[in-house]
Amino acid sequence: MRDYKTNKGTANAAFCQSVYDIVKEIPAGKVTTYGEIARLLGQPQASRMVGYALKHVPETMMLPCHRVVNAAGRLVPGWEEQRVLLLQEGVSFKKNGSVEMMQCLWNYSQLI
DNA sequence: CAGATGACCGCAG
DNA sequence: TCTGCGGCCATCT
Repeated sequence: MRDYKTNKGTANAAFCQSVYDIVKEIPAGKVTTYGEIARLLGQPQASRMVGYALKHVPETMMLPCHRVVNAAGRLVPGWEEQRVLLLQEGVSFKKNGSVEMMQCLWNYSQLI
């Protein structure tokens, strides 16, 4: 009972803010994984929280959350539009519906 | 408080 | 790359 809300109210604001900041910097035609983002934040165990944060993110932020996929290259279940958005940006897809991570996976090495 | 859920990850086959 | 199993953690019921 309201004991699960002992924190500020929602998940660490700093964590969510960092996630938004990273996702916002992802270039078109590239994709990244939840674990990679969590790892960049120094919390590889919070991979699930990244997905949770993106699901609760307000659309007013207009974040390219469709460029974030899981480690298997699988897209968001129930969000068929994501595949179309990535396809329009030039992201390659497998015949089974997975993303060509080996080719489109983005990381800071390319940004530098 | 306990149990179940989920836009996940890593490992093994 | 795919499937199955266990583990992590905030949120929901």
